[in-house]
Amino acid sequence: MRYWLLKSEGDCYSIDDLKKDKSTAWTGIRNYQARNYMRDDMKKGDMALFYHSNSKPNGIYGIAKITSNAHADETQFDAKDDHYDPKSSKLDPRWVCTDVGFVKKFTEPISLTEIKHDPHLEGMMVRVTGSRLSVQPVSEKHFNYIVNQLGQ
DNA sequence: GCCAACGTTGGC
DNA sequence: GCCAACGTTGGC
Repeated sequence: MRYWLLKSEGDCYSIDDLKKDKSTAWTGIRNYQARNYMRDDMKKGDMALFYHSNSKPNGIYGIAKITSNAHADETQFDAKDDHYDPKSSKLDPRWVCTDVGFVKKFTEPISLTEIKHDPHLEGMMVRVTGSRLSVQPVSEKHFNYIVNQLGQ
């Protein structure tokens, strides 16, 4: 079982949206490294931290769970969708997504500032400025610390 | 295969 | 809203 951090722009798809939807297909990932993580390593039953970027504050707003293995991201075939990819084909889909379910929203977000200053979280990928990866692996130690010690 | 130009991300 | 850093594209 693995742990992840999923980034979303807060005003694009927030933890509140996920709470309302209960479950959603995590579509729109158009970065190969992120895709490879989803396709190869992300499995049904994995857990994820839900991170808001471009928000006040930026940080971890709650917990989600991975509820399916990777499957084709349907938005890549839809010419009207922002994430349409004309170079992808149904026979050989370039982009995948997994399904993600709501678990919990923290009463207070754990801000990026807090994450950066907590010595327990040294080595977390999201701490590195300029890390644009929107699907990141998180160590079990970091995940448990955030969920059990910081999150409420 | 290199690398300049471009578009996007994301912290501030 | 700005802009630095990053990833991708495409000409050569």
